[in-house]
Amino acid sequence: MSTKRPELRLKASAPIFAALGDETRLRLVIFLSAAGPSSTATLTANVDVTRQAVAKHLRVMKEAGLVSSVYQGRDSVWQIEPSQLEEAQRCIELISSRWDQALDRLRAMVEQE
Amino acid sequence: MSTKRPELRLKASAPIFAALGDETRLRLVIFLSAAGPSSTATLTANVDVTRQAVAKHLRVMKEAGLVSSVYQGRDSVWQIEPSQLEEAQRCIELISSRWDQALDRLRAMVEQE
DNA sequence: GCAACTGACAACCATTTGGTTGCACGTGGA
DNA sequence: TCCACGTGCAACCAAATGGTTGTCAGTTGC
Repeated sequence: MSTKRPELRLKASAPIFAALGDETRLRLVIFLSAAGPSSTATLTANVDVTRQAVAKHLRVMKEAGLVSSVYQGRDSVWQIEPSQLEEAQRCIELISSRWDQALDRLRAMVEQE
Repeated sequence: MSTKRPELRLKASAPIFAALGDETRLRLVIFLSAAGPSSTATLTANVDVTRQAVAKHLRVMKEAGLVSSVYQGRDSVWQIEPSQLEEAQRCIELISSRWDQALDRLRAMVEQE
């Protein structure tokens, strides 16, 4: 089976969560999700940090695969990469479902005694 | 409507993502999800850092509301708090859905021209 | 062509973070 | 009762992080 070792996928998931785990970055993603593809300058206008700080955050998210960029003339346009969001979602679902199963087992053991 | 200002909820979501955004912590959550409620010592036996480091991570996750602990004799037993996982999930879903809408709008604009 | 705009890169700084060791305290079993 | 075990707290440290300012290079428009 291809999902034999969930650990490996989850290990890869940590950077995605980390990328979402900063308030400024989360705000950038929110803005991107509402406004669609946007340039660094546009994004900078919507948060209260410098252009350079925004660029750093975008790079972090790009490395996590959360966003991608294309050049349009002199400005780079950023957009969300939904596949990594789905990956994070799957990860959470896996944890939740396994947790439910674990509690069921626990309950069964208690009843058995 | 009660969901008027998603920004506020999303601001609160950042710590949850941050709590999941560390490999050791993610591993702890994975273990908890598979094994059910576990003591600090049991958790320590399943990662390769010291007990104190594990305790720190658990505290971080507790403050994010991801896990909770109860005392059972001399050891504290930890378990997952599913509500915060759901919160994170809702957050991701919101981003995804808004992103889809944004792309639809963009597509409509392009077609209109 | 030149000034204004946009972005990349580098240096630097303060704070946070992930980890360690050491110590003290409470609990439980022999 | 006493010793081993499990936990919490504090001090400490190196590395990463989030932010800044400054400088340089490529685009755009007047």
